[in-house]
Formats: sequence, C-alpha cells, structure tokens
Amino acid sequence: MRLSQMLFVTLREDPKDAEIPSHKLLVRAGYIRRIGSGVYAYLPLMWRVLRKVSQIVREEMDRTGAQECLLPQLQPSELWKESGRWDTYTKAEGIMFAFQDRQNREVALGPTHEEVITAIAKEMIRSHRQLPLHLYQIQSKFRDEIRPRFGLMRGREFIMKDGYSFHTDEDSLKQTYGDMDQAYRNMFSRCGLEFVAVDADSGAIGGSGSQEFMVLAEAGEDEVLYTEDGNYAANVEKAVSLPPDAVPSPFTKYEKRATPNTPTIATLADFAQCSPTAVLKNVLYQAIYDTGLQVLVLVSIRGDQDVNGVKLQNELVKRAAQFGAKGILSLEVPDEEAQKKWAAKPLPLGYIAPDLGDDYIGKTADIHPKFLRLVDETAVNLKNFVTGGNEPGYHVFGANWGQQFKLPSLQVDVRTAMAGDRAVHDPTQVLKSARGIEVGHIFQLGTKYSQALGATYTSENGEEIPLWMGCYGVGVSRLAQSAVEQSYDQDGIVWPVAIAPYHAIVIVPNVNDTEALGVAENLYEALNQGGVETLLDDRNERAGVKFKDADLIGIPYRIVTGRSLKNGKVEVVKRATKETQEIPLEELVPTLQQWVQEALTRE
RNA sequence: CGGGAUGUAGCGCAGCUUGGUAGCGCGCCUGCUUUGGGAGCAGGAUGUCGCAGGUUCAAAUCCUGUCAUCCCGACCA
Repeated sequence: MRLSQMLFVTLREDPKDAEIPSHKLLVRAGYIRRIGSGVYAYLPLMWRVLRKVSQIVREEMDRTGAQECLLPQLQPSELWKESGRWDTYTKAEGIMFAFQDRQNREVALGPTHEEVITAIAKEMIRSHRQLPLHLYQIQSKFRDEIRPRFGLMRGREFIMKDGYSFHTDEDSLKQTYGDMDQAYRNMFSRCGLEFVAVDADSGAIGGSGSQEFMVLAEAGEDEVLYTEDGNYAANVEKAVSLPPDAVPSPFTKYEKRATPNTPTIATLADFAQCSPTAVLKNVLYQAIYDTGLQVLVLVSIRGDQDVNGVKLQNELVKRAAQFGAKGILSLEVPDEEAQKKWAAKPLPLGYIAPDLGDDYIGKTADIHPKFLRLVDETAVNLKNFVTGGNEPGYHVFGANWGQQFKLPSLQVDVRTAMAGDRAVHDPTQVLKSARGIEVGHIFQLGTKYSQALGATYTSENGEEIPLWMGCYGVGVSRLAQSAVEQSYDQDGIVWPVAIAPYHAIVIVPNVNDTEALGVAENLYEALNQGGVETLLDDRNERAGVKFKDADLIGIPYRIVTGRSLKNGKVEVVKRATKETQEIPLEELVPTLQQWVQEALTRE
C-alpha cells in the first residue's frame, strides 16, 4: 500500500480521553477512533492487525480439530430464559443489551454464545459417535459494561473468539481442555506476548475448573498472585494461600469492656494493645437472590483478613436452592440507605458480634428473617478472641466458640489471599503480586447448560445422557491492544512482527528525487512479491515527518532509499532496537524475507 | 449507581472570576523557498461556544435543567 493513497492520519498530541499508553498510541497512530463510549472503529491498519491475530487464533484452533462457524448475534430471549441466565444477564449484571422488536418479542445482542451453541448441539448431536465436537467462531460481542475503559481493553462491542466443545464424559472434556491450554499458549506466544496462565473464578459463565491467560502489564485490571517457583499462579479472585499465623490472644478471661471510638480493626487493635489476628471481625452483607428475596449475611473472619467478594458470592450461589433461587442478583455491603429499608433498629456498626440478633431484621415479605451466618476458616480456630459487643463503644474480650458464641455450621473459605502470604503447595514460597490483562479464559462447563437446555446424546448403551461441555474464549481486540501495552517506546508502537499490520515500510526521503523514488518503488514491488508485506511512504513530506510516522505506527523494518543509494545500498532500521545497517540493493529482499521468517518462527 | 472532572474550529487548549458578540498552537488549503528526525515565509478557509430554557439592552461568560465523554469507586464498618 502506498501511504499517499491510504487513509493515514496521525496525531501529534495525545487524545484527551485516553489514559494508558496503548490507547493513546493506537489513536495517535491512526489505528482506531472512538465512535461512542466503549465503541471503536477499527481503521485499515488496525483491521490488518486484527486479521493477523485472528488468523493465528484460527490456525491454532484448527490444529486441535476445532471447526469454525458463525453464530447469530441477535438472540431470542427464550434461549436465555431456558438456561436461567436471562435475569442474571439483563438485571443482575445487566450486561446484555436487550430490547423488544416490533412484534414485542424480547431479543438481545449476544454477549456470549453458550445458549445458541447448546441449542444447536441439542438439535444436531444425537449419538456418541458424533463426539467429541468442538465449534468456534470469531466475531463481535456486545456487552453493556458498567464502565468501558482504556480503548479496546474493555469495550461494549469487541471482537472475540469463542469456542464450545461437547463430550461424552468428563475425561473427554478434560482432554480437550488440556489441548486448549496448549493451543492458547501457542497462540499467545506466536503473537509475541508475555503471558501467564492462572487459576480463575468461573464467574457468571459457571462450571468447574477454569484458567485465565494474563498478559502482564501495569494497566491490567486484574491482580495475579504467583510464586517464583512457577508452580502457582491465580487471579486474586480465586487465589488460595496460607494466612499468617495468629498471635495468641492475651485475653484469657471473658469480659465485656468499653472500647470507645474503635469502629475499625486498626483502632481496636491499637486500643486493646493486641494483634489484629486476635480479633474476630464480623462483616455484614446484603444479598439479593434471583427470586427477589433479600438475605442478610454475617461473615465472621479473622481481624487481619479481608473477605473476598467473589468467593463469598460463590458460596451464596451454592446455597441458592435453600432459598428457592438459582442465582444471585447482587451482593453488597449495605450502606445507610440500604440498612434503613430492613433494619428494625439501629445496627451497632463497628461493634457487631457473631450472634447479632435476628430481631435486627424487620419483618418484610421479601427479606429472609434470619441472618445467614458464615465463618471463614481463618476464624474457626481462634481462641480467646476479641469481638464486637453488639453495642456501640463496647467489645468483648477472651471469647471462645462453643462458650460465648455458637460456631456457625457454615465454615467456608472466603478470605482474600494477599501478596506476602505463604503458598499452599509449598509454605516456603511466598505469593507475589502482578497486574494482568485477561486475554483468554478456558472453562470446563460440565453439564450446566446441556441439562438446562436438555441437550443430550445417546450412549453406546442407548441411554440419554447430558453432553459434557467446555468453553474457550480469546479477546481478539483486547489482545491486540495488550500487545501494544507490552511493547512500545517514547517514539511509538513496537509491534511484534507476527501481528504488525505490515512487516516493512520503504521511505523515500525526498519524492522529488526521481531516482530514489524509482528505486523505492522497485523495492516496494519486489518485497511485496517476495511475501514481505510492505508499505511505501511516497508522500510529499519531509524525511523527518516520515521517520516519525513510521516509528509511531510501529512497522518492524524500515528501509530508506537515501544517501547510501550512491553506493548501491539502502539503509535498513529495526524498529525495536533502532539498529541500523546498510544493505546492498540486491540483497534486500532475501534479507528481509529471512528476518521475517525468523521472527515468525521464533517462539 | 455514588463521587470527581470536562464539553469552545479536524486535534489539543485559552477565554468564563469581573457579561459587550471568539482566540492560540498543531493540522488543513494556495504560493514560494527548503528537503535525513514532526521546516520557513506569505496568504487563506474553518465555530449551532454540547443541547434546552431563563436573567439581561447584551450571554461562551451568570442561573436552571438536560445530554455526552473521561477518571476514581462501587467490598470490610
């Protein structure tokens, strides 16, 4: 492509709505333009990058035997109601764009495709002879994110590869899940990314095991905890660890004491001159189940620890059935406003004990009349602990489970693992923290969707058995931006060769120099013919402008038909290192072919 | 949804406190000069000042409402 004929517009200044380097650079270099909040146009250069990423993803998927297809983005509500996710996706997370058509039918734009694919599987998969089967697609997804951010990082319309596999049994699912793990590692390596695979929470998608692939970058929205021995890495939402040992409590005698102005653990520990590990913290949550029932949850946890909302939510979802519900619409710490709606009398906030009376809950139809009491594992073995006195300004000291307080029967792990904790697999290893951008996520779904939608197959024995399912996603557009976030310098983007929009750019410093222009045009033709994807900067601009632009857009190899031409050579500069060399005209094409080839085969 | 901020030329911004009919830089167009790291000179074009009301002789500026965008948060008392 000739730059003189291309939609090529670069900006000198950072766009004001961009915060992180990759977002600023993609806009400045003319790759993307914002159309609305979280909605972007992929301009010609960007589309080439996205096609390259997609092609790498496609090749690795095809290699595992997965088959590409294309599913509808416009989806009827019935499917989502059958799977039980219509409410969670339109009300709770509210992440699905849902609306009515002119016949008043409810429809939605697909945020993901489990329902559609399962409907297909239900109709088309009949026999164990057809299994296993893996279908995937690459297309735009729509999600009404609460807060779109950072350009393509969290958009409301974005490009995703999603794949779904179907199996006769769990072993077969695990086999494919393992293949996907490898395929994902291959694709991210080929895209030139530094990434780490981590244990992850399955979230609203559901299912059992899941693993995320994180591109490590400061701008990442997720926190990753890992050990340096390489044997453990997890999203903080999912991470487990050994908490620090508790310091034995000095309070051997049970008594209630006045503790004025100690509503927080820090102020209390300071006042009582004890370790926060001797304190039992009681945190109040308010959950709304999908039946509309509100349940007040009281979580007891060791004072130095924090509750992990994701883990807590998972525990509450597990117990949904006992409230006649399937899932949870929201879970939050009730603020003053929320408390007013149900509290029968003022709560002793900051001084709550695990036996806070159920009579604090006003009697209303949609509120469960009793606290759901949970105790975190860190608090189960506490002895002689300090906890709230159920009265503002008072705590009790030297309390014990089984004596002053009944140990809740629901003992769970809902603590947040933290950097500095010891690892479970090897207590000599200490967890470290890093930021990550989630570019891929693979799940073992099990039979959740197939059961909900009645997707079964007939086994060798003639039995109707629900299909085992897995699903596997890659954020294609996010991946492309995360590559920039990981690879840029003060002059602009430094694309990995494998996903750069073009491999090379030929620059004519002065287009009025007809000889130099002629040479450049010949090289441009020859390189493209030789499989080196090449741009020609034939604009009537000064050399400096062209160099700046070439650096900004991040083309890996720059060829200049300038001064060295009189010696029959051209100047070649590698974008990543700025390493410069002069190469004889006749050697240019083979040299670049070799460089590109080497870069593409390098892991 | 809560908090904070911003909407003025294609982009980035000033002007607003103290009301008097809009400006700077970059970009764009024309010409000449220049030609290896975002050129110089000369000339030129481009604005519903987010939108809607209101106050006033007069509103980018003051008041009210509204919309949009960005940032932080939406979890520990």
